[in-house]
Amino acid sequence: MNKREFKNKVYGELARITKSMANAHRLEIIELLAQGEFSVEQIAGQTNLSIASASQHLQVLKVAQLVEINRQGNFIYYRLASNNVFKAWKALRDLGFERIATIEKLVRHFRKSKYDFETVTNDDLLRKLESGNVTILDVRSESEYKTRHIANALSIPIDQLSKRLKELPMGTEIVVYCRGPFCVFADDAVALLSKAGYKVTRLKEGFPEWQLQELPVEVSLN
Amino acid sequence: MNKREFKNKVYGELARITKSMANAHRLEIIELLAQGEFSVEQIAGQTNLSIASASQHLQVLKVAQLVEINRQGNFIYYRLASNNVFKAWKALRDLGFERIATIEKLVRHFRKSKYDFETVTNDDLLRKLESGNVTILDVRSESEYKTRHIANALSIPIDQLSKRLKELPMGTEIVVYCRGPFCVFADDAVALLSKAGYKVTRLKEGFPEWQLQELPVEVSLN
DNA sequence: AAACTATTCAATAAATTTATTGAGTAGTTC
DNA sequence: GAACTACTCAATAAATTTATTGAATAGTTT
Repeated sequence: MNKREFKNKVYGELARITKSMANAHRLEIIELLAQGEFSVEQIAGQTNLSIASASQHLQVLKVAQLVEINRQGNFIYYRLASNNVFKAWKALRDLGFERIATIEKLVRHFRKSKYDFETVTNDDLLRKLESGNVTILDVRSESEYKTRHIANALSIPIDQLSKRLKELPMGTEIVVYCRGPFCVFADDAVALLSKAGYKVTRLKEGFPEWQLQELPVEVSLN
Repeated sequence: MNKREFKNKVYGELARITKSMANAHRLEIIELLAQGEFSVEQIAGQTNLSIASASQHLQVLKVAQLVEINRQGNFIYYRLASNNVFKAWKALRDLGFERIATIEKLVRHFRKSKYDFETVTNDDLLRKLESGNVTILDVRSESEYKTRHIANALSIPIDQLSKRLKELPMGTEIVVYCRGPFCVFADDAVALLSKAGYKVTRLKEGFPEWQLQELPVEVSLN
């Protein structure tokens, strides 16, 4: 094997793995799976894909070894095969945010159109925690919260929030988070809580990014 | 714009930028440009592409805003548009190394077949530097060295190494580096110097990775 | 301005990727 | 074991990506 053959093979393999990520639906699936395990049906539902189409995309990711499965009866649960998959997705996302003005505009415009507010970085939240008097609110689904969440966060899934406002302490500032920077659950929560009179902001990114930075997390097993 | 439209647009943009990287030749070009600026002709030469083909791949990267140009007379020099491009490439490369056993096998096999030796990480090298008595050798081209190199490194391009051995101090350990983990110049240098009786190892990765870690670098302007 | 150089563009055919449809399969429930 | 559930597979057509070829363009030299 000469140098050129060696390079062709190495870059070829790396292109293969990159291609397996290079699709809008698959990127969305990867971001979803960063929260934990999901069945094909759940993945299809969350991403507005047909079952067959979701399954095919999952096969692509499986062949590339970016996801692994866990069969439980009829259901097959998919999860990311490693932390490096999320890291690669995050690197691409950061690159996109920086290089493609459209993306930041879209995000800002979509948020502004619902409610005009600031976001809080992980470091901001840590500082607020030190000075006390802040409530962290996880508005993802109960099962995502149970799998893993930011230490000391309360759990109220977004679709129950309007009916469970009394669970939130009125005196403190509230910081809401959900799946990541594109997750609109947190935006909806900020709009709702803000109208209800709370002092509230959203975390800029989401749970997976918090965890990646090795900041304190908790597990609630049942 | 509803949530689904928003997500489709955002993930669509991110998929566009990912697709622009999802090709063996373009990944190789990105790794090359991590060293500095190169003309189309140079890029084509380094990557074994025809001029037209290299140009077309560069257009893809340019449209995606991953590279920028610098025209000098007839020549057009390409460079990475931002550090985040290299970071994304590195994240994909690390992912590939971890998930695709083939890649590590290829790299190890290719090295072993030439000469059997260990590699040194950036941290290893820093420790060696503290305890003194180590010579750092840059075997990239002179222009790459001049653009930027590891602080205190000597420069002997690989194609001149056999004739310029006397420039290397005999008593010390030598650590060779080049463009990155797949760059075979450093392997060739280790083989050559080892045969000549030097105590020599190669840096595991290369110059761009050293720089990304914000370790000491130098510039030699002419 | 004619000749030249470095690069880009346009056109093509071959290969790959994609969504959709409906059939097939592994496991569970009755 | 028949009916059911969750998922995968196979086949297809449409769309996209790729390498190659040769013409076109922008800038330089004579």
